[in-house]
Amino acid sequence: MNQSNENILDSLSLPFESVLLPDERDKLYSSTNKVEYSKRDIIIKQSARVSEIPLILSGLVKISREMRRGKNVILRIAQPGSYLGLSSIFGSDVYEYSVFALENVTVRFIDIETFSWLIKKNGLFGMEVVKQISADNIFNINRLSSLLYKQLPGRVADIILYFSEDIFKSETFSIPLTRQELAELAGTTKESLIRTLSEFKHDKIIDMNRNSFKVNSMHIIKTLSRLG
Amino acid sequence: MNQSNENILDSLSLPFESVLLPDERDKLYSSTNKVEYSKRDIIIKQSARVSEIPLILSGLVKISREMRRGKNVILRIAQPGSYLGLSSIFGSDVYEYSVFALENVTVRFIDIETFSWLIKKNGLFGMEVVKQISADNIFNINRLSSLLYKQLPGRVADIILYFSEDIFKSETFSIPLTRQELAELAGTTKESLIRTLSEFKHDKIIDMNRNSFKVNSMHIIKTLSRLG
DNA sequence: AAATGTGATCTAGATCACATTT
DNA sequence: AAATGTGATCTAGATCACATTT
Repeated sequence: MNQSNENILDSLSLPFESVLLPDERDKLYSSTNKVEYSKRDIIIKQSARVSEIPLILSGLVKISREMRRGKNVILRIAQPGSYLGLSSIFGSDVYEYSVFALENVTVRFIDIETFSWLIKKNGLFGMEVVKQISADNIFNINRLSSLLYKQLPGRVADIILYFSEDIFKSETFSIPLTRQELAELAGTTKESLIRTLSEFKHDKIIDMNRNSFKVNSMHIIKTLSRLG
Repeated sequence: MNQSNENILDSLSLPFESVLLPDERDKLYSSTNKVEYSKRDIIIKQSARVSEIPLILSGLVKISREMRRGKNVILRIAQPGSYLGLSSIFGSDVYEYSVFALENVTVRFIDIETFSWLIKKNGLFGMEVVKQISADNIFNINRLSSLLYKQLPGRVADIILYFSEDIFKSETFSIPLTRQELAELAGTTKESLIRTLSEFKHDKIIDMNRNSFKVNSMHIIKTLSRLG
């Protein structure tokens, strides 16, 4: 299953390639190379000089900002099919966050020079990049400002919604993160995250067993998320 | 002074126009119109359908996200010379935040259709837009994640640094915001903001008189910012 | 042994209720 | 009267110190 899944995703076309001319498309493909990672491997390291654009072909990754030793904020969980680190590449000269494999992950790396050349040469491609970075920016503003003003139950409801609606598109799912990582996604400590999840379970809002979750009352989760 | 200042800035070229051909430049200019605002006026309203790109020609504005009735986060203070709301325009179909005039402000509005057409037609223009949105994104990630994990003295030191280094480029400055707004910039309440500023004053780190500030020890402010 | 979980305690900053200043 | 500021009190969630589970 894992393999066939990887094969399907490996044959993914590069995002935005539909707006490219055949020779542009060939040039873009020829500037890429593919790497396999195992669970917990680091794919890109915050503060390293930017050199390539990673595109996840299969597997989930976490995008994490190291605030200081041992203190991290997980910005988002990324799925196959979108370019990562675009805003670091064009708005900085170092990666502004780290990317880690949460499971076995295949990554295609794209050369920055070729990518930049394409933005300048093909305006439709440039427009797609503009849209992608804009959507990333709005996602970040939304998530981080919610973390900033919502109380813990609202933030934990948010991450349950995030996995259920955005990542797994199901009310039953298994989260490939430790409790510590879930806490970094909710902007809290592991103890507080654990207590809040336990309360949700006690109140029958969710079922939870290790990393398996089931949302029993999506309505209550959404209310908690909304009220913050 | 105010008037001559406005005249200088009014003659600002549009950002990125240097990469445009003469006819592109003319088309861009012809799609704009200019509006004057007074202190406290709203320039763009969160959740309104996006229609134009505002470019501040003179004066300072606050970019503010309304989280719920009466609960706001100020994302940043914007100065003359950069396009606002780009990521809302290309990543959403409504403005993701409001923009208010902090003093008398002149704004040139640019038609979105013309702007989009230029991104697609002229790749160099597209690349400039990509760079601007990327830099905005990194700024937001930096600021919001700092608000998320730093303690209050570090956050207040951050906003003092922000005004001193980014906005006014001086150790003496007058902040055109109420204490409530400063609190929204620091992610706290007005009472806590006032107390923290009073402590800084008591400890002789800053001088403060109404809205006039002077940084006495930039070193301590930077240390507080760094230690968070 | 590393991750998960629990109970006791602490504390930064929010909230509340006013007084003072502009 | 709206903005600024102060003091008293409260509380959400952090921290600490372990026990339990995988």
